[in-house]
This record gives sequence, structure tokens and C-alpha cells, in this order.
Amino acid sequence: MTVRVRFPPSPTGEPHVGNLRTALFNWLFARHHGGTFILRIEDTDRDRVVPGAMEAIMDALLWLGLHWDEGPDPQDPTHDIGPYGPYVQSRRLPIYQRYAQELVEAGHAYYCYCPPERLEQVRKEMVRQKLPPRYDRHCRYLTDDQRRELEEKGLPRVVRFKTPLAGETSFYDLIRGTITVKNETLDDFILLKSDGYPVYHLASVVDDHLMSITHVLRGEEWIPSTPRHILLYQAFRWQPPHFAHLPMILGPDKAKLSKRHGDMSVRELKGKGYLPQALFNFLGLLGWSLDDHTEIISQETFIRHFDLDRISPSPAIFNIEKLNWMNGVYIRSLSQDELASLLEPFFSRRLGSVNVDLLKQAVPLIQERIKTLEEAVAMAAFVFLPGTMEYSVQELLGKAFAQRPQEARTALEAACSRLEGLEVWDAQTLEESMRTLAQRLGLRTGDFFMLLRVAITGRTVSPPLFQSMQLVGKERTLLRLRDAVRRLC
RNA sequence: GCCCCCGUCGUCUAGAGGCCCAGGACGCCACCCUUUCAAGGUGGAAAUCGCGGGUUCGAAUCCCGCCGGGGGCACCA
Repeated sequence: MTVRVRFPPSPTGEPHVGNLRTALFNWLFARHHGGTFILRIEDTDRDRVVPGAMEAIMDALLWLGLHWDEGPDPQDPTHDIGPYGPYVQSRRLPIYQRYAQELVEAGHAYYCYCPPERLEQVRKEMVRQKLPPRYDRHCRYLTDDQRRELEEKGLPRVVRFKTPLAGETSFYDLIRGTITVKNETLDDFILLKSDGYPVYHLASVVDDHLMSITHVLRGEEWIPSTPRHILLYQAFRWQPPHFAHLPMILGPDKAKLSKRHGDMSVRELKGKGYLPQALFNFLGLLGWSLDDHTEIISQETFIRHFDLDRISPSPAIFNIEKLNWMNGVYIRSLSQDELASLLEPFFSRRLGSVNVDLLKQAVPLIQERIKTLEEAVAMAAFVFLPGTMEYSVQELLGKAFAQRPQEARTALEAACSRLEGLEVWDAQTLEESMRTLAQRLGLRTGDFFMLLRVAITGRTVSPPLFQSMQLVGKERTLLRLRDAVRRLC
């Protein structure tokens, strides 16, 4: 039997790394086993559906390189790819209604006419008695006459599952082993809402069966509802798929990742300049390991080795520091041209369109200094900015010249006249020239260079000075040095 | 309140009875390199394997209890 797995997001907002990790593990599992990876959109809650969210999810998957074999067509999401469609649940309503009806007829489900207010009341009363807040099964025991009467009133109704009152339900989790729950702790959950839409439990069980899903790999927050799903499979007389509940990804506060952790959204990460390869690698190691020492792992290697037996059952905190490091590793592995073209949009967004050729030349100066693409802008802006830089006199003088600003001025003036006469303007010449000048002035090279650095780049931390000067060019370099002199008058 | 899951350095993890007075990685500290910052190199601090009982010649690894953390309990997924 070939493996068929699915990633079933609900389009209710920005996808975050937790969602993406689930998608990644499903994708890796499918690829490793030569199986099929399916994208299914679970949009059965009309109130929570956010316009554009479905597109955002698809963009995130594509960005990471997780292409699906079946699901909405990325070119045109109103169409489907694959033989088991539609893959958007709101387009499958009649199917769920038919199966709900079947369950009612088979005596596994019943209509419930209880208004929300009554349910609320019941729940409150349960809590007051320190009992789990559950439905009291009122409508389960309606007589035929009562039922007919309510039916004639035309009251809105839902379909509820007739959960067995006794016994227990268990399933084998591929990561955690057997998990058993007493049926008496379960209630008669809703299958079909009064608006005719199915609830998750029904929709996912029906679809997983109809789509021949073999393995359900989902977050561990689903463990408590899996017994209900098992009960549904039994009621339908269907063979349930295998289950594996993945460890959750937690925020730094050790709580489940949610909208509250806004910076963990894929859009945010992409916007800050994390590379998809880095995120892929990082996420792949959150709950899974290749061995006891390998950290940088190619997509091919992941596919070759990924399996469920090396997934850890315990939750993991999303450690952005490690992602930063890993992103730096991947940035350094890029070619000059690749990095330049990735950097281009970040620069032009902040500085207006930039000279791509100049950017390409600037890449070697920043490549090993950045952890995210976004950082490059602040680090290399001085290369592209016209005119003088912004900084304080205090920064310019630093500790070395704080007590002797006149010496700093003299040094800068000397640098100006020395540089003016320079015929060749490359890093090597500049360095030789400035080194001898520092010696002549009796200044420590470090102190003197820092003066130049702040004047030319506007910062006390910058890429190597002379390569920077080379890129900035003679004209702007002199302009900025003279400006620095002026500030010291 | 009830049910379920989880528990090895701050964090991600290796470990499936002796190879472990616990290995790797991020981060942190120091030194080297060095015009700043990085990158790179070398070294270091950092887990009494949540706690307490067993089982065993021997336990991070098996069993029990406890504690702690998290998740679930909707006409949300």
C-alpha cells in the first residue's frame, strides 16, 4: 500500500512555523516512502475563514518547497489537481451531509434541537458541579412523538454522534504507543452544524477515508479527539488510518504557538530574510534528528532518512537563536550572484532601487556578517546612500579622541589631502596609504581607522574599511571626510 | 474540575541495561587571528538524566508512586 498523507490547514490566518513543521513532516514522510502528499483546505467554519489565508498557506508551502501532489491547483485555487477532489471542504458539503444522514439511519447519530442557550446553561451547571463541561444528551433520549413535535416546529437541528456510554476506545500512536480513553469521558459531539456544515471530526474522518489517507500525522493537540475519530471509523465500518501525533512547537513562553506569537508567522520570517532552505533544515530538526551530531542537512538527505522512528514525543521550544545561526550558514553557502539577487528586494524596499552591480560588489563585504537578509541593509546602506552620513560627534571621536578632538580633525584633514592625490583607488592602495599616514601622524592604526570608518560609513561597526572605501568611491569618500572635519570645527 | 500527553545542559537534541561520573549543536565565556564587526580556530563553564521508591551484579535507559509543565474538554480547527 502506498503512503498517502495530507496537510489540512484551515484558512483562518497567517500560517506559522508550527503549521509549517506539520506540513514538512507530512511531506518528508510522503517523499521518503515514495507516497503522495495532499493539501486539503478545511474551511468548514464560515465565520473564521479569512480571505487570502488559503493563498498565504499555499505560498508558504511553495516557498519552503513543499509541493503537493493533490489539492487545489496553485495556479488557480478554484480548480483541483488529483482524482479525489474537491480538496476544499466547503465544496464537499453534500458528501458530509450524506454520511451524517447515514449515521443517523444506522442509529449511530441523532438530531439535537437544543438551542445554544440551553447548551450554555448545561455546561455552566456541569462546571458548577465540578464535572467536565459536556452535553447532557437530552435529545438522545427523545421519544418519537417528542421528536416529531420538535421537527414540526421547524427548529434548527444539529446531528450528534451517539457515543457509547461504556467501554473504552484506544488507538496505537506510531510515536507514543497505545493511548486509551474511557468512553464515559467523551460526550455526544456534534457532527453536522445547524447550518449544514460538518464539524472537523466528521469532515476529516470522511475525507481521510474517501481520499484513502494511510497515515495521519498531526499535532499532539489532536490526541484527545482521536478516540472520537476511531469511534466514527467504527460506526462507518471503515478501516482507520495510522496515527502519529507530532510534538508541539512552543513559543519562548513554553505555550503552544498561536497568533500571540506573531513573529513566528511564515510571512514575518520571510520578510526578515530567512532563507527557505534554512527554515526547512531548522524545522526538520525540531522533533526529529538524523543522528547524534549532524545539524546541516540537505533536502535530499532529509528525504532519504526521514521516518517516524526518530521523532521525539516531547514538545520543542522554537529557538530563534539557532535559526539565526543556521540561516547564517546557509547565507554563507550562497554564491555571490545568488545572494545579490536575494538581497536586491530588501535593499530597494528600503533605499529605493539600487545599482545591482554595486550590490554584487558589496556582497563579499557582508556575506559572512549577516544572519538574515534584512540585516544587510543597515550594514551596507552607506555603499548606496549619496552624500554624507548621520552620526554624532561622540561616535566619531570615540574613546580614543574624546579628549583631543583637534587631533582627530588634523588627522582627517591629512587623510583628505593624502587621498585627494591618489591616482589608483583600490583597497590595497588605500590601506597602504592610510597605514603610512597613521604612522606619520603617530596614531595607532586602530584609532585612526575608526575615525575614517565612522566618517565614511556612519557607524562604528562596518565591513572592512578599505574595501568599503573602494566601493564608496573617491568622490563620496572625500565628501564624507570633509563633512567630518567640518563637524569638528 | 475531569481526561490525555510530555519530563536529559538556558534551548534543540544523542542515548532503546554496562561503550555515559552522559555525546553533538545553538547561545554564553576566554584566548588566537584582526583596522571595527563578523567568519574561522582553540579551549571552557553548563544536565546529581524532574523527585522518591523498586527490579538488576549494574539504570538516563525497565516498573510503580509523586511532582512539574503542556494540551484537550465549542454548532473552532
